[in-house]
Amino acid sequence: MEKKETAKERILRVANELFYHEGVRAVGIDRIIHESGVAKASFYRSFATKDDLVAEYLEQRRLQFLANIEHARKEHPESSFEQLLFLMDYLAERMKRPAYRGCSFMNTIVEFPETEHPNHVKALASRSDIWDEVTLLIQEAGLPNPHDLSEQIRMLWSGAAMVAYINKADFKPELFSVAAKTLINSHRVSAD
Amino acid sequence: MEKKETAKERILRVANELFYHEGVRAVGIDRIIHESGVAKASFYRSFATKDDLVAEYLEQRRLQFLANIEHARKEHPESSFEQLLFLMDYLAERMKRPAYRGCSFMNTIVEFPETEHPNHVKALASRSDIWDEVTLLIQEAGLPNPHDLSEQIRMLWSGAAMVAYINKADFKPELFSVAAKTLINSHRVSAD
DNA sequence: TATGAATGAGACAGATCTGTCTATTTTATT
DNA sequence: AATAAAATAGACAGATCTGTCTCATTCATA
Repeated sequence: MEKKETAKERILRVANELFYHEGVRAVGIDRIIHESGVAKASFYRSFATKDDLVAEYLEQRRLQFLANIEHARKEHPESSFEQLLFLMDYLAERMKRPAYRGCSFMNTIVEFPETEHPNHVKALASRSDIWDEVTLLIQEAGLPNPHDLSEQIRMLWSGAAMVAYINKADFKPELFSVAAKTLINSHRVSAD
Repeated sequence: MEKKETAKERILRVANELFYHEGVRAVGIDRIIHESGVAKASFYRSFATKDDLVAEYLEQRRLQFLANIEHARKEHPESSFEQLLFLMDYLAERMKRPAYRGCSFMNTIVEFPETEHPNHVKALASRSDIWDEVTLLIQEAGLPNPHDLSEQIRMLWSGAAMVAYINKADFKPELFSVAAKTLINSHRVSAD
Protein backbone atom coordinates (compact mmCIF):
# COMPACT_ATOMS: atom_id res chain seq x y z
CA MET A 1 0.00 0.00 0.00
CA GLU A 2 1.05 3.57 -0.69
CA LYS A 3 2.14 5.64 2.27
CA LYS A 4 0.15 8.84 2.37
CA GLU A 5 2.05 12.09 2.21
CA THR A 6 2.35 13.54 5.71
CA ALA A 7 1.37 17.13 6.47
CA LYS A 8 5.02 18.09 6.83
CA GLU A 9 5.90 16.58 3.47
CA ARG A 10 3.01 18.39 1.82
CA ILE A 11 4.05 21.72 3.34
CA LEU A 12 7.61 21.17 2.21
CA ARG A 13 6.54 20.32 -1.32
CA VAL A 14 4.35 23.43 -1.58
CA ALA A 15 7.04 25.63 -0.01
CA ASN A 16 9.66 24.28 -2.39
CA GLU A 17 7.49 25.24 -5.33
CA LEU A 18 6.43 28.68 -4.07
CA PHE A 19 9.76 29.78 -2.58
CA TYR A 20 11.62 28.83 -5.72
CA HIS A 21 9.22 30.35 -8.22
CA GLU A 22 8.12 33.50 -6.40
CA GLY A 23 10.88 34.15 -3.88
CA VAL A 24 11.19 33.49 -0.16
CA ARG A 25 10.22 36.98 1.03
CA ALA A 26 7.34 37.28 -1.42
CA VAL A 27 5.67 34.07 -0.17
CA GLY A 28 4.12 34.40 3.28
CA ILE A 29 3.27 31.71 5.78
CA ASP A 30 -0.46 32.19 5.20
CA ARG A 31 -0.01 31.48 1.51
CA ILE A 32 1.84 28.23 2.18
CA ILE A 33 -0.74 27.21 4.76
CA HIS A 34 -3.66 27.74 2.42
CA GLU A 35 -2.04 26.10 -0.59
CA SER A 36 -0.99 23.05 1.39
CA GLY A 37 -4.45 22.79 2.97
CA VAL A 38 -3.20 22.71 6.51
CA ALA A 39 -4.06 24.79 9.59
CA LYS A 40 -1.71 27.37 10.99
CA ALA A 41 -1.32 25.47 14.26
CA SER A 42 -0.45 22.33 12.34
CA PHE A 43 2.18 24.21 10.36
CA TYR A 44 3.82 25.47 13.53
CA ARG A 45 3.80 21.96 14.94
CA SER A 46 6.05 20.86 12.06
CA PHE A 47 8.22 23.99 11.81
CA ALA A 48 9.15 26.25 14.71
CA THR A 49 9.54 29.32 12.47
CA LYS A 50 9.35 30.28 8.81
CA ASP A 51 13.16 30.33 8.70
CA ASP A 52 13.20 26.68 9.77
CA LEU A 53 11.05 25.89 6.76
CA VAL A 54 13.39 27.94 4.56
CA ALA A 55 16.35 25.94 5.88
CA GLU A 56 14.65 22.68 4.94
CA TYR A 57 13.73 24.08 1.54
CA LEU A 58 17.39 24.96 0.91
CA GLU A 59 18.49 21.55 2.12
CA GLN A 60 16.13 19.93 -0.39
CA ARG A 61 17.64 22.06 -3.13
CA ARG A 62 21.15 21.09 -2.08
CA LEU A 63 20.32 17.40 -2.27
CA GLN A 64 18.62 17.89 -5.64
CA PHE A 65 21.74 19.48 -7.06
CA LEU A 66 24.03 16.79 -5.68
CA ALA A 67 21.76 14.30 -7.44
CA ASN A 68 22.58 16.04 -10.74
CA ILE A 69 26.27 15.46 -10.18
CA GLU A 70 25.57 11.86 -9.21
CA HIS A 71 23.61 11.48 -12.41
CA ALA A 72 26.58 12.71 -14.45
CA ARG A 73 28.88 10.30 -12.62
CA LYS A 74 26.64 7.32 -13.39
CA GLU A 75 26.20 8.37 -17.02
CA HIS A 76 29.95 8.17 -17.70
CA PRO A 77 31.38 5.91 -15.01
CA GLU A 78 34.66 5.44 -16.83
CA SER A 79 35.88 9.03 -17.19
CA SER A 80 35.70 12.00 -14.86
CA PHE A 81 36.45 14.25 -17.80
CA GLU A 82 33.40 12.94 -19.63
CA GLN A 83 31.37 13.38 -16.44
CA LEU A 84 32.36 17.03 -16.37
CA LEU A 85 31.42 17.63 -20.01
CA PHE A 86 28.14 15.79 -19.52
CA LEU A 87 27.36 17.89 -16.45
CA MET A 88 27.81 21.11 -18.43
CA ASP A 89 25.39 19.95 -21.13
CA TYR A 90 22.99 18.63 -18.56
CA LEU A 91 22.92 21.86 -16.57
CA ALA A 92 22.49 23.86 -19.78
CA GLU A 93 19.41 21.85 -20.69
CA ARG A 94 17.95 22.23 -17.21
CA MET A 95 18.44 25.99 -17.31
CA LYS A 96 16.37 26.38 -20.44
CA ARG A 97 13.32 24.67 -18.96
CA PRO A 98 10.39 27.09 -18.51
CA ALA A 99 10.19 26.43 -14.77
CA TYR A 100 13.83 27.35 -14.26
CA ARG A 101 14.09 30.37 -12.04
CA GLY A 102 17.81 30.57 -11.29
CA CYS A 103 19.94 29.32 -8.44
CA SER A 104 17.93 29.13 -5.24
CA PHE A 105 21.08 29.75 -3.19
CA MET A 106 22.12 32.92 -4.99
CA ASN A 107 18.54 34.18 -4.94
CA THR A 108 18.20 33.54 -1.21
CA ILE A 109 21.54 35.18 -0.46
CA VAL A 110 20.45 38.31 -2.32
CA GLU A 111 17.04 38.26 -0.67
CA PHE A 112 18.69 38.11 2.77
CA PRO A 113 21.80 40.30 2.46
CA GLU A 114 22.56 40.40 6.19
CA THR A 115 25.49 37.99 6.34
CA GLU A 116 24.52 36.54 9.73
CA HIS A 117 20.89 35.87 8.84
CA PRO A 118 20.23 32.11 9.10
CA ASN A 119 18.78 31.96 5.59
CA HIS A 120 21.84 33.71 4.19
CA VAL A 121 24.19 31.44 6.13
CA LYS A 122 22.45 28.25 5.06
CA ALA A 123 22.26 29.28 1.39
CA LEU A 124 25.93 30.25 1.34
CA ALA A 125 26.98 26.97 2.94
CA SER A 126 24.85 24.97 0.50
CA ARG A 127 26.37 26.79 -2.45
CA SER A 128 29.92 26.15 -1.19
CA ASP A 129 29.02 22.54 -0.63
CA ILE A 130 27.84 21.82 -4.13
CA TRP A 131 30.73 23.75 -5.58
CA ASP A 132 33.24 21.66 -3.68
CA GLU A 133 31.72 18.67 -5.42
CA VAL A 134 32.20 20.23 -8.86
CA THR A 135 35.79 21.14 -8.01
CA LEU A 136 36.38 17.53 -7.00
CA LEU A 137 35.12 16.40 -10.39
CA ILE A 138 37.55 18.77 -12.12
CA GLN A 139 40.40 17.48 -9.98
CA GLU A 140 39.52 13.88 -10.77
CA ALA A 141 39.48 14.74 -14.46
CA GLY A 142 43.19 15.46 -14.08
CA LEU A 143 42.95 18.99 -15.44
CA PRO A 144 45.80 21.33 -14.50
CA ASN A 145 45.08 24.19 -12.09
CA PRO A 146 41.76 22.64 -11.10
CA HIS A 147 40.94 25.42 -8.63
CA ASP A 148 41.41 28.13 -11.22
CA LEU A 149 39.30 26.30 -13.77
CA SER A 150 36.68 25.60 -11.12
CA GLU A 151 36.52 29.32 -10.31
CA GLN A 152 36.07 30.25 -13.96
CA ILE A 153 33.34 27.67 -14.44
CA ARG A 154 31.67 28.85 -11.27
CA MET A 155 31.57 32.40 -12.65
CA LEU A 156 30.22 31.24 -15.99
CA TRP A 157 27.68 28.93 -14.46
CA SER A 158 26.50 31.46 -11.84
CA GLY A 159 26.01 34.05 -14.56
CA ALA A 160 24.25 31.58 -16.84
CA ALA A 161 21.84 30.84 -13.99
CA MET A 162 21.12 34.56 -13.58
CA VAL A 163 20.67 35.16 -17.32
CA ALA A 164 18.45 32.10 -17.68
CA TYR A 165 16.33 33.49 -14.86
CA ILE A 166 16.34 37.20 -15.64
CA ASN A 167 16.54 37.18 -19.45
CA LYS A 168 14.92 33.84 -20.11
CA ALA A 169 14.06 34.64 -23.74
CA ASP A 170 17.70 35.38 -24.56
CA PHE A 171 19.17 32.32 -22.90
CA LYS A 172 20.72 29.84 -25.33
CA PRO A 173 21.91 26.69 -23.55
CA GLU A 174 24.44 25.78 -26.24
CA LEU A 175 26.21 29.10 -25.76
CA PHE A 176 26.73 28.17 -22.14
CA SER A 177 28.00 24.66 -22.77
CA VAL A 178 30.24 25.79 -25.61
CA ALA A 179 31.71 28.53 -23.41
CA ALA A 180 32.27 26.04 -20.59
CA LYS A 181 34.07 23.67 -22.93
CA THR A 182 36.14 26.53 -24.31
CA LEU A 183 37.32 27.35 -20.78
CA ILE A 184 38.03 23.67 -20.05
CA ASN A 185 40.00 23.29 -23.28
CA SER A 186 41.99 26.44 -22.63
CA HIS A 187 43.29 24.80 -19.47
CA ARG A 188 44.20 21.61 -21.30
CA VAL A 189 46.31 23.30 -23.95
CA SER A 190 47.89 25.80 -21.57
CA ALA A 191 49.32 22.84 -19.61
CA ASP A 192 51.29 21.46 -22.57
CA MET B 1 31.54 79.95 -4.98
CA GLU B 2 30.62 76.30 -4.33
CA LYS B 3 27.00 75.38 -4.76
CA LYS B 4 25.76 73.65 -1.62
CA GLU B 5 24.40 70.15 -1.96
CA THR B 6 20.61 70.26 -2.04
CA ALA B 7 18.49 68.09 0.26
CA LYS B 8 17.49 65.92 -2.69
CA GLU B 9 21.09 65.38 -3.73
CA ARG B 10 22.06 64.45 -0.18
CA ILE B 11 19.20 61.96 0.08
CA LEU B 12 20.17 60.43 -3.24
CA ARG B 13 23.80 60.12 -2.22
CA VAL B 14 22.90 58.43 1.08
CA ALA B 15 20.38 56.16 -0.62
CA ASN B 16 22.88 55.17 -3.28
CA GLU B 17 25.31 54.08 -0.58
CA LEU B 18 22.81 52.27 1.64
CA PHE B 19 20.75 50.59 -1.08
CA TYR B 20 23.84 49.28 -2.78
CA HIS B 21 25.65 48.05 0.31
CA GLU B 22 22.77 46.71 2.37
CA GLY B 23 20.00 46.06 -0.13
CA VAL B 24 16.88 47.99 -1.10
CA ARG B 25 14.43 46.05 1.07
CA ALA B 26 16.74 46.04 4.09
CA VAL B 27 17.06 49.83 4.12
CA GLY B 28 13.93 51.64 5.27
CA ILE B 29 12.86 55.20 4.64
CA ASP B 30 13.49 56.13 8.28
CA ARG B 31 17.11 55.04 7.98
CA ILE B 32 17.69 57.14 4.90
CA ILE B 33 15.98 60.10 6.51
CA HIS B 34 18.12 59.94 9.64
CA GLU B 35 21.40 59.37 7.83
CA SER B 36 20.80 62.20 5.40
CA GLY B 37 19.74 64.53 8.25
CA VAL B 38 16.45 65.51 6.70
CA ALA B 39 12.89 65.45 7.99
CA LYS B 40 10.35 62.95 6.78
CA ALA B 41 8.13 65.62 5.26
CA SER B 42 11.12 67.03 3.39
CA PHE B 43 11.93 63.63 2.02
CA TYR B 44 8.41 63.20 0.68
CA ARG B 45 8.60 66.62 -0.91
CA SER B 46 11.51 65.38 -3.05
CA PHE B 47 10.26 61.83 -3.70
CA ALA B 48 6.61 60.80 -3.93
CA THR B 49 7.32 57.24 -2.77
CA LYS B 50 10.24 55.04 -1.78
CA ASP B 51 10.02 53.36 -5.18
CA ASP B 52 10.58 56.74 -6.85
CA LEU B 53 13.82 57.04 -4.90
CA VAL B 54 14.77 53.50 -5.92
CA ALA B 55 14.17 54.41 -9.57
CA GLU B 56 16.53 57.39 -9.28
CA TYR B 57 19.10 55.22 -7.48
CA LEU B 58 19.01 52.73 -10.35
CA GLU B 59 19.25 55.52 -12.89
CA GLN B 60 22.38 56.79 -11.13
CA ARG B 61 23.85 53.29 -11.33
CA ARG B 62 23.03 53.03 -15.02
CA LEU B 63 24.81 56.29 -15.77
CA GLN B 64 27.80 55.22 -13.65
CA PHE B 65 28.16 52.04 -15.65
CA LEU B 66 27.87 53.81 -18.97
CA ALA B 67 30.69 56.06 -17.77
CA ASN B 68 32.88 52.95 -17.41
CA ILE B 69 32.32 52.09 -21.05
CA GLU B 70 33.00 55.68 -22.03
CA HIS B 71 36.22 55.52 -20.05
CA ALA B 72 37.33 52.42 -21.98
CA ARG B 73 36.51 54.16 -25.27
CA LYS B 74 38.63 57.18 -24.38
CA GLU B 75 41.52 55.04 -23.16
CA HIS B 76 41.91 53.32 -26.53
CA PRO B 77 40.33 55.66 -29.08
CA GLU B 78 41.93 53.91 -32.00
CA SER B 79 40.63 50.35 -31.61
CA SER B 80 37.28 48.99 -30.46
CA PHE B 81 38.93 45.64 -29.89
CA GLU B 82 41.39 47.23 -27.45
CA GLN B 83 38.47 49.05 -25.80
CA LEU B 84 36.79 45.71 -25.21
CA LEU B 85 39.91 44.11 -23.71
CA PHE B 86 40.48 47.18 -21.55
CA LEU B 87 36.89 47.09 -20.32
CA MET B 88 37.29 43.47 -19.18
CA ASP B 89 40.42 44.31 -17.17
CA TYR B 90 38.85 47.44 -15.83
CA LEU B 91 35.69 45.68 -14.66
CA ALA B 92 37.78 42.93 -13.08
CA GLU B 93 39.69 45.49 -11.02
CA ARG B 94 36.51 47.23 -9.93
CA MET B 95 34.98 43.93 -8.82
CA LYS B 96 37.80 43.21 -6.43
CA ARG B 97 37.43 46.49 -4.53
CA PRO B 98 36.22 45.94 -0.94
CA ALA B 99 33.14 48.11 -1.46
CA TYR B 100 32.02 46.03 -4.43
CA ARG B 101 28.71 44.39 -3.70
CA GLY B 102 27.66 42.97 -7.05
CA CYS B 103 25.43 44.27 -9.81
CA SER B 104 22.76 46.58 -8.42
CA PHE B 105 20.40 45.62 -11.25
CA MET B 106 20.63 41.86 -10.68
CA ASN B 107 20.33 42.38 -6.93
CA THR B 108 17.25 44.57 -7.30
CA ILE B 109 15.62 42.15 -9.74
CA VAL B 110 16.07 39.31 -7.25
CA GLU B 111 14.87 41.47 -4.37
CA PHE B 112 11.69 42.31 -6.30
CA PRO B 113 10.82 39.12 -8.16
CA GLU B 114 7.33 40.26 -9.24
CA THR B 115 7.98 41.02 -12.92
CA GLU B 116 5.61 43.98 -13.01
CA HIS B 117 6.98 45.69 -9.90
CA PRO B 118 8.37 49.12 -10.87
CA ASN B 119 11.73 48.41 -9.24
CA HIS B 120 12.02 45.12 -11.13
CA VAL B 121 11.03 46.76 -14.41
CA LYS B 122 13.48 49.65 -14.01
CA ALA B 123 16.38 47.37 -13.02
CA LEU B 124 15.72 45.03 -15.93
CA ALA B 125 15.56 47.90 -18.40
CA SER B 126 18.78 49.42 -17.04
CA ARG B 127 20.55 46.10 -17.33
CA SER B 128 19.42 45.63 -20.93
CA ASP B 129 20.48 49.16 -21.68
CA ILE B 130 24.06 48.79 -20.50
CA TRP B 131 24.34 45.42 -22.16
CA ASP B 132 23.29 46.83 -25.52
CA GLU B 133 26.23 49.16 -25.18
CA VAL B 134 28.67 46.28 -24.58
CA THR B 135 27.22 44.40 -27.54
CA LEU B 136 27.78 47.48 -29.69
CA LEU B 137 31.42 47.52 -28.63
CA ILE B 138 31.80 43.87 -29.65
CA GLN B 139 30.19 44.60 -33.01
CA GLU B 140 32.48 47.55 -33.61
CA ALA B 141 35.47 45.34 -32.80
CA GLY B 142 34.52 43.36 -35.89
CA LEU B 143 34.29 40.07 -34.10
CA PRO B 144 32.22 37.36 -35.79
CA ASN B 145 28.90 36.34 -34.22
CA PRO B 146 28.91 39.39 -31.98
CA HIS B 147 25.59 38.52 -30.35
CA ASP B 148 26.75 35.05 -29.37
CA LEU B 149 29.99 36.38 -27.93
CA SER B 150 28.10 39.14 -26.16
CA GLU B 151 25.81 36.54 -24.58
CA GLN B 152 28.75 34.48 -23.37
CA ILE B 153 30.49 37.49 -21.91
CA ARG B 154 27.25 38.56 -20.28
CA MET B 155 27.02 35.17 -18.57
CA LEU B 156 30.62 35.28 -17.45
CA TRP B 157 30.42 38.86 -16.28
CA SER B 158 27.08 38.38 -14.48
CA GLY B 159 28.49 35.38 -12.65
CA ALA B 160 31.73 37.17 -11.81
CA ALA B 161 29.66 39.95 -10.27
CA MET B 162 27.78 37.43 -8.13
CA VAL B 163 30.94 35.59 -7.06
CA ALA B 164 32.73 38.85 -6.26
CA TYR B 165 29.77 39.78 -4.08
CA ILE B 166 28.92 36.45 -2.47
CA ASN B 167 32.36 34.80 -2.24
CA LYS B 168 34.49 37.92 -2.07
CA ALA B 169 37.50 36.15 -0.55
CA ASP B 170 37.65 33.67 -3.46
CA PHE B 171 37.32 36.22 -6.24
CA LYS B 172 40.43 36.56 -8.39
CA PRO B 173 40.05 39.33 -10.97
CA GLU B 174 42.66 37.90 -13.33
CA LEU B 175 40.69 34.66 -13.61
CA PHE B 176 37.76 36.70 -14.87
CA SER B 177 39.72 38.75 -17.39
CA VAL B 178 41.63 35.70 -18.64
CA ALA B 179 38.37 33.80 -19.07
CA ALA B 180 36.82 36.74 -20.94
CA LYS B 181 39.79 36.92 -23.28
CA THR B 182 39.67 33.17 -23.81
CA LEU B 183 36.05 33.47 -24.93
CA ILE B 184 36.87 36.43 -27.17
CA ASN B 185 39.80 34.59 -28.74
CA SER B 186 37.74 31.46 -29.32
CA HIS B 187 35.48 33.56 -31.55
CA ARG B 188 38.40 34.97 -33.47
CA VAL B 189 39.95 31.64 -34.37
CA SER B 190 36.63 29.90 -35.01
CA ALA B 191 35.96 32.49 -37.72
CA ASP B 192 39.06 31.63 -39.74
C1' DT C 1 -20.97 4.18 20.07
C1' DA C 2 -18.08 6.78 23.18
C1' DT C 3 -13.88 9.13 24.25
C1' DG C 4 -9.54 11.28 23.77
C1' DA C 5 -6.17 13.07 20.60
C1' DA C 6 -5.19 15.53 16.56
C1' DT C 7 -6.52 18.92 13.08
C1' DG C 8 -9.02 22.90 11.02
C1' DA C 9 -10.54 27.80 10.87
C1' DG C 10 -9.35 31.98 12.06
C1' DA C 11 -9.08 35.77 15.61
C1' DC C 12 -5.52 38.26 17.85
C1' DA C 13 -1.16 40.40 19.53
C1' DG C 14 3.13 42.35 18.35
C1' DA C 15 6.52 43.94 15.18
C1' DT C 16 7.79 46.57 11.15
C1' DC C 17 7.33 49.46 7.32
C1' DT C 18 5.37 53.34 4.35
C1' DG C 19 3.28 57.56 3.93
C1' DT C 20 0.40 61.58 6.23
C1' DC C 21 -0.22 65.17 9.27
C1' DT C 22 0.55 68.51 13.08
C1' DA C 23 2.99 71.58 15.78
C1' DT C 24 7.35 73.83 16.57
C1' DT C 25 11.55 75.93 15.01
C1' DT C 26 14.58 77.86 11.63
C1' DT C 27 15.52 80.63 7.60
C1' DA C 28 14.97 84.25 4.29
C1' DT C 29 13.25 88.56 2.79
C1' DT C 30 11.44 93.12 3.21
C1' DA D 1 12.76 93.63 13.47
C1' DA D 2 8.63 91.44 11.50
C1' DT D 3 6.51 88.25 8.76
C1' DA D 4 6.07 84.58 5.50
C1' DA D 5 7.91 80.33 3.85
C1' DA D 6 10.24 76.20 4.58
C1' DA D 7 12.35 72.62 7.34
C1' DT D 8 12.36 69.64 11.62
C1' DA D 9 10.79 66.21 14.91
C1' DG D 10 7.97 62.84 15.56
C1' DA D 11 3.19 61.10 16.40
C1' DC D 12 -0.11 58.52 13.93
C1' DA D 13 -2.87 55.62 10.69
C1' DG D 14 -2.94 51.76 7.75
C1' DA D 15 -1.02 47.75 5.70
C1' DT D 16 1.38 43.45 6.09
C1' DC D 17 3.67 39.76 8.13
C1' DT D 18 4.92 36.21 11.84
C1' DG D 19 3.69 33.48 15.48
C1' DT D 20 0.17 32.37 19.47
C1' DC D 21 -4.07 31.00 21.15
C1' DT D 22 -8.97 29.58 21.32
C1' DC D 23 -12.56 26.82 20.09
C1' DA D 24 -15.04 23.74 17.17
C1' DT D 25 -14.72 19.61 14.42
C1' DT D 26 -12.92 15.40 12.75
C1' DC D 27 -10.70 11.01 13.31
C1' DA D 28 -8.96 6.82 15.40
C1' DT D 29 -9.51 3.40 18.59
C1' DA D 30 -11.53 0.86 22.41
